[in-house]
Amino acid sequence: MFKIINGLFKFFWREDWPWAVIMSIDVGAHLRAVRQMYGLSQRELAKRAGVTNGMISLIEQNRVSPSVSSLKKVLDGIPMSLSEFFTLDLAQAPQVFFGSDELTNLGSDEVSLRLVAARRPNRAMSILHECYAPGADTGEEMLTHKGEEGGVVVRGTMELTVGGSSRVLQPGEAYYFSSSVPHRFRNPGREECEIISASTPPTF
Amino acid sequence: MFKIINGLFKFFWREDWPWAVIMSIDVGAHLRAVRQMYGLSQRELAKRAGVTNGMISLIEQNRVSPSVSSLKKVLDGIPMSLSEFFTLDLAQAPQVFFGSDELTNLGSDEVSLRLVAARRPNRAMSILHECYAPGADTGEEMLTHKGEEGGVVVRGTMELTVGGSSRVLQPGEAYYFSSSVPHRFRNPGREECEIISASTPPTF
DNA sequence: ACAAACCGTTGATGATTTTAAACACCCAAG
DNA sequence: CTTGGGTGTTTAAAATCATCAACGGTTTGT
Repeated sequence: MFKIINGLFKFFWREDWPWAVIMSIDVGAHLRAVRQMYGLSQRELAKRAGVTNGMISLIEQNRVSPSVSSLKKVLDGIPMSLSEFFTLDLAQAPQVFFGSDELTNLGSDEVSLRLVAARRPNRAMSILHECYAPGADTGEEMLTHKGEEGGVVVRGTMELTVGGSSRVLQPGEAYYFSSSVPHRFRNPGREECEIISASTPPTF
Repeated sequence: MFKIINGLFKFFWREDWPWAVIMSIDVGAHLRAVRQMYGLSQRELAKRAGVTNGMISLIEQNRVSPSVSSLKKVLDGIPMSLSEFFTLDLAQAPQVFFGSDELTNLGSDEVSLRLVAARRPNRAMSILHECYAPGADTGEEMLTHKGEEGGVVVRGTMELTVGGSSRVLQPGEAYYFSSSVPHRFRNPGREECEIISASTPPTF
């Protein structure tokens, strides 16, 4: 039995009363897990956070969706930032990846991209081993996406243009920028250019 | 003129009525910036998100602190995740780093660590250029910290132990794991070992 | 100049959250 | 057994949020 209120599913679990808000991120379960991880009771956290214990109970049951300021107050009592709270992946199982078996090749003729740990779900980063043929170029229409990226040139040279600035990087040199700024990679040399890069959130 | 209500500062800006909630994260300004970055009007975003334009106006003025579910609805209209929203650092979006001038050396005799874009505040990742002398070892007491890390071996060989598993990585091979699992790096070879790694959230 | 269409803001009203104060349960100490 | 302190939960009342429908301002096209 459910009802749509406020654009979200709300489930009745008993006919006489309460319902639960279901979001893609389960704030309630998340908060409960974090609180218990820190060994705090609802009352203790409430006291630290300056809210009532009842409210924490209601939030953890998903009976209400707290305001951002309330959630912030609660998290301050842990303490944990909003960013950490929403970024934290609860079920992230300990998972290891070794070797070359999961290095997936993605690139074209001119650019070869090997993605580290390609099959790992919900990675926090993309780590790439990139090889650019001489003259290879990501194109004039510049790349733009969310997140941040950086890397180190291992071999060869790379001309990197970000926003207004442009520079030719030598082996051992590195770069880092916000990916939302339009950018372009070009191999200006006669040699192949090899780069190891990382980007977050994952692009691939 | 201000008053403390609900544990937050609320400023009166006219004696007859409205006030603003001030939080350490300025949700209002943040939302406005993000919305404009995507070239959306309040009404257009409201329509996509299934909320009223007035509400977006109030949120952007910090006249109200939206519930998490409301904020999620609004961000879905952009679209952007809650995690991204709170992680995004507005002030330092367009910032580029090139070259070798900001490669800070951190390591010891046996291990040299060069951190990319060391002076950039609030990085989302640490990218490191690491060199391990023959026999170098991060020690038996294993490393444990939050986040995820991965990397690629560029030169030499590296024995990596994560949890129960252990493996010697050759040049071109890579690794990726959750940093909370105890881990250890050791260079078993006679040659120096060079690695480029990334970790998030930043360890350095 | 005027209307039409857009923008962001506002006030009154209805809906939801938050509080304060119980309630029910469990466990250890007296 | 009873008391006191610890859980998490629930309720009605107070506070806050979200909506609807206006409002004033700017831009666009006729």
